[in-house]
Amino acid sequence: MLENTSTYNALHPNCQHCMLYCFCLQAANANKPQTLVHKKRQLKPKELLYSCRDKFSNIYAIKAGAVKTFGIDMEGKEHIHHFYLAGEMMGFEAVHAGCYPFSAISMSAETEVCEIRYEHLLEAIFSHPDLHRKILSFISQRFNFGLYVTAPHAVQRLASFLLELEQRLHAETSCSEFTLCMSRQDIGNYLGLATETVSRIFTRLQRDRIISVSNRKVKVLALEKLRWIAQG
Amino acid sequence: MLENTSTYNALHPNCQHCMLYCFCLQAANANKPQTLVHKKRQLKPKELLYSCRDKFSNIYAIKAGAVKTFGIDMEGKEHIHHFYLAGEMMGFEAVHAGCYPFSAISMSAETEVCEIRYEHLLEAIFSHPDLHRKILSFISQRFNFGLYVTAPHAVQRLASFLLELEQRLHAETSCSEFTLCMSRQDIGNYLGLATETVSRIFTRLQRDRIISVSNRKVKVLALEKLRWIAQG
DNA sequence: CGGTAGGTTGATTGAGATCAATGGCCGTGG
DNA sequence: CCACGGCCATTGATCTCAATCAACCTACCG
Repeated sequence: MLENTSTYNALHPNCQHCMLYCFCLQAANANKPQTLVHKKRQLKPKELLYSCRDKFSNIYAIKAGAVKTFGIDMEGKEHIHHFYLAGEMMGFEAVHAGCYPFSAISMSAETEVCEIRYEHLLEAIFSHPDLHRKILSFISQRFNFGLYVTAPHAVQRLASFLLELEQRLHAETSCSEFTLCMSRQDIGNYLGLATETVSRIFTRLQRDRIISVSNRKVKVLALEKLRWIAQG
Repeated sequence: MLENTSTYNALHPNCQHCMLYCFCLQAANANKPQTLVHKKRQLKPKELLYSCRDKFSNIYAIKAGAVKTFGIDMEGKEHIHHFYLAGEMMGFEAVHAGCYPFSAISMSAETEVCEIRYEHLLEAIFSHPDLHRKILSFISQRFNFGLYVTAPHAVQRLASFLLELEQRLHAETSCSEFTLCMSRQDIGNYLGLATETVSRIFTRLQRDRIISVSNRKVKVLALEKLRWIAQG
């Protein structure tokens, strides 16, 4: 039970972008036992957070790293549902059915998540109207992600994807450089494109001096052009 | 102010599938002034419910008919975001930004919506824990809609779309017959397909005795086959 | 070292976009 | 009443973009 530590370090730098930061900080300052975060989990790359059809009981806040949710179709092929990045929360899509509709695995060496019992979260919401607004706001934002996956051209999808990623990674550095946390195959899968197509488009965008790519390092060289491409 | 009638007829047959039914019924029985539904609106086909970028203040419950949300791109082409059917609620995607990210128009001759102030809804949620669960559950369900729009083959997308529609129209008749509330163009737009492709696939599915189509009337003849196709 | 996973590049193929023409339906107006 | 135009749907012909198949390269790891 020591895991549910009463001295949860809400001041960890990775927490600063978390939606629950204020809440945790408040609890920590008041020396209240931490009731919201049930436990923290450190995940190795490709380590499963939960499986498709597991009974739903937890929401997870990604403290560091990244997590992807996916399902396996009848032919054994993977279908990616969403990527969750540091500072985001995941698990809400399981509320309705009472079980997780997808499996979730870590995509990074330093993934760390805070496990939050959904029931506790509901209680917390009742005593913290602010938290309620924040959570609804966050959920609302999710509806506006990935709207480009049906764009008519592959390059539009990829450009939009990169722009969204850059936003969500809230590039502290403002220099428009970031590291993809997923493989080309994952990107293609998410965007409804073949791996080879993703690779070719990266090459083309680089040739045209719109981005530079080296492995998973991406740098946006011409933001406006990229936006233009994303729009078609 | 008579619009905010205190004798809102919660017993209207169209209300029975509404998420807020119990809540409204309760309020009606207690002879409480109806605080949740701010006003009701009757919409003609193609009548605008709200415009993209309008300030967000209302959630809408679709009492009858159907509504689509869409945006217009730089070339003037329409991009459909979602279809909302009778019994569903819409507007949550605007919470985060504080304005509607899409325009919403009626798709049916008998569209009727209940306008609910978001602030009132938040208040109501606080006094009705049940309502809170229901709303989060509904929002959660939304995340599981439209997951098929990146399926590799057009026929998979359309099959999945039809299956989802049939579910959501909660076919009272269980005879798997329903009426599409949208044009072929809307379907194609939503699924990332050309109108002609949608039409051709309908024809093929009919030829193969999997569905029968006549204008916007669709009847599922071979549910299992359709499911099989949807999976690939 | 060799093995494997991830990534790139080229050649070929195919599904669906696009272009074009036609027919049905409906509301409008002569 | 019918004629007309607009919208929607269907069908055919052609073209194009991205999938597929295949080879190769690189980095990483036991």
